[in-house]
Amino acid sequence: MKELLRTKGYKATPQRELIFECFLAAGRHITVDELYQKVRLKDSSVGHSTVWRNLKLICKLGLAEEVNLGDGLTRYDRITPEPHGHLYCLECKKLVEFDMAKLLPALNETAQGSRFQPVGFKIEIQGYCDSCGERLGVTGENSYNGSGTKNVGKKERGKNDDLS
Amino acid sequence: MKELLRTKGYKATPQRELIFECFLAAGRHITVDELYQKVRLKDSSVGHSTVWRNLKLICKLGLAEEVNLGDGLTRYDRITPEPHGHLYCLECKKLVEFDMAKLLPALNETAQGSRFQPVGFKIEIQGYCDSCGERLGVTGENSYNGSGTKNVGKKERGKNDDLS
DNA sequence: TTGCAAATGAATGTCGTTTTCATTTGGGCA
DNA sequence: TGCCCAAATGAAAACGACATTCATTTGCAA
Ligand SMILES: [Mn+2]
Ligand SMILES: [Mn+2]
Ligand SMILES: [Zn+2]
Ligand SMILES: [Zn+2]
Repeated sequence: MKELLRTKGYKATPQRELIFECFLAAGRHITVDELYQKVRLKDSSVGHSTVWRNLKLICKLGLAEEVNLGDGLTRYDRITPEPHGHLYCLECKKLVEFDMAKLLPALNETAQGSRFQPVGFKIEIQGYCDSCGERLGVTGENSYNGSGTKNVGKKERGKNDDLS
Repeated sequence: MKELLRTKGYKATPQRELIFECFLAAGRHITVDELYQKVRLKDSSVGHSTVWRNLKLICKLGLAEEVNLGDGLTRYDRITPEPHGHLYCLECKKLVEFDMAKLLPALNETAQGSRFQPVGFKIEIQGYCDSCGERLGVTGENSYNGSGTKNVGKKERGKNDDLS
């Protein structure tokens, strides 16, 4: 790690090393605050902005990327050897990954059909996981949805005055 | 429109009718502020929060849905008869839609493979549009990308102190 | 060692979203 | 047609995540 940092021209500070270490050890889709908490278990003097900045650096170094599930929180996802998409359970908020290799040909074709030169693909499938679907009795045909999704699962900041 | 509103139990106020009208007349992917501006051309007394609340209502009524391109702005997209995905040009920020019907079988299969009951799909292809790709000399194989995308195009609020 | 650009951390700024609350008003009803 | 009141409105404020500022510290090349 020290290596990578120095060869890329960044200083290997103890805070930075700790943050990188905690990030790599943590699960996927971690938020700034979640990582901040983890880091502080090891060194409570590390600042929030340092964690934020280093998470940005981790992305810049190609080790992670930001993910937006539309819930108002930016999550940082470790880059995987193969591109993957996300399955998001609307009930329990569980996030499962899936390999999107099989979909790539069709996606590239789609892009070319619109004369677009694709660089990245983001696929999110919202629905219900096994247990939630069963518990809620979600049988089959729920589907359909305008542009293909709904921005459900937003963190519910509070109530709407009206339109409850 | 008055009909729909009343049958659903909502009052048909002039502001509400104007907002609905402007939204339906406007292009896709409009932001609260953009719609607010359009509305004020017709009635400058309408408040910002009223536009915001009615946009939420429009979604609740199933006429639109929120779209997050990861640029920190929520856009409201008219629901289309067939689900569609988005092609997003990283250079000029142009947003083009594509019919995702052809991809649905593979997507449903993917979901079932993880025992998920799909409800909605969100597909975003980031890359370069025809003209930008040409101008920038983006030939072909750029691709690959961890979970399938990058959160590029964020509105660049300023610079980063470091990690410029 | 020394010098200095890079990095850090606390505080502060930014800005889109959401709520509060006093006031107005749509529309069911007498 | 007037009344009444829950729903709706609008201005202002609250909220909260992201981002920056700046004084101070520190990695590390020379
Ligand atoms: Mn769209
Ligand atoms: Mn992931
Ligand atoms: Zn679930
Ligand atoms: Zn373009």
